[in-house]
Amino acid sequence: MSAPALYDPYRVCPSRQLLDRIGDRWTVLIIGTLEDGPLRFSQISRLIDGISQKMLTQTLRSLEADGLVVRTVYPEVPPHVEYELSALGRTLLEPLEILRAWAVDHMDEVATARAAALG
Amino acid sequence: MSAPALYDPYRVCPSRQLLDRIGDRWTVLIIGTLEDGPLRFSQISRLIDGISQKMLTQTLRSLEADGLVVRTVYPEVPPHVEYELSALGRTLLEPLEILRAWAVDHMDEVATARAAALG
DNA sequence: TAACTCGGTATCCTTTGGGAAGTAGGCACC
DNA sequence: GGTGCCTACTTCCCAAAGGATACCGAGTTA
Repeated sequence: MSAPALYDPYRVCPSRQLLDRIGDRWTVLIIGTLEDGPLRFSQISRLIDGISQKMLTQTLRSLEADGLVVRTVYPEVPPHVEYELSALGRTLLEPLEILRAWAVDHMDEVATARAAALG
Repeated sequence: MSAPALYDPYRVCPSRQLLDRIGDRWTVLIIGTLEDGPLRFSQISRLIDGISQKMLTQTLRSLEADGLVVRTVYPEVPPHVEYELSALGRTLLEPLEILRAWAVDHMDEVATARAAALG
């Protein structure tokens, strides 16, 4: 910890709040789906296994409030809403891609360790 | 990975489970504190603002089960337990450091957006 | 003998999250 | 003209996760 006293992620401060946000169960996955361009609500919902409509709405709303995602409503019937990453949101893609790559690379080791721990 | 059909983080599969684990509120912070070497339970507890004993115990236990952290008990009184990153756990440091750097670099922008959203 | 040490459990209670169902509102079909 | 369909939510209710607090064991110190 080359520890900045002002911006210490381990303490209550803006950067810690930001880590808490990213540490959200769905945030990483939602941002990942938006990597290749804007998607509609129902498309994101279909892409991510197990997310409820409620949590998708809720997470998208706070991503919008944080300026990471842009929400565009097309006044049509039936409703048409698109979500896409803002410039700021796109800066998150690389760190998350690295994390995703780590997960894919090492999941076998973790699965083995987990199985051994149960035995 | 050229086989997204098999190892798709957005679907139920080992890599998704792993992202869920990393996406845990405390995992990232705990691993970060262990960056510079082994720490005792109470040291980690003091370093991370707001973590309860229960969650620290619980998270450390599953990190141990996943082979990311090694738990060493010294049979002394009062109890002495040390936690340190395994080789596998240390491979997570770089991805997490990148994430932490992103959080520190961009928190001002997010704070601004959040304030604007409230106004 | 009482208090202090550390790394936890046990208990209770609040907060959060998920599933299912309801809402809006204009359009197509019968 | 009434019924049903479309999407993007919203609401309700219950289960699960999480936080606060109390308590523990056992040797060592006051």
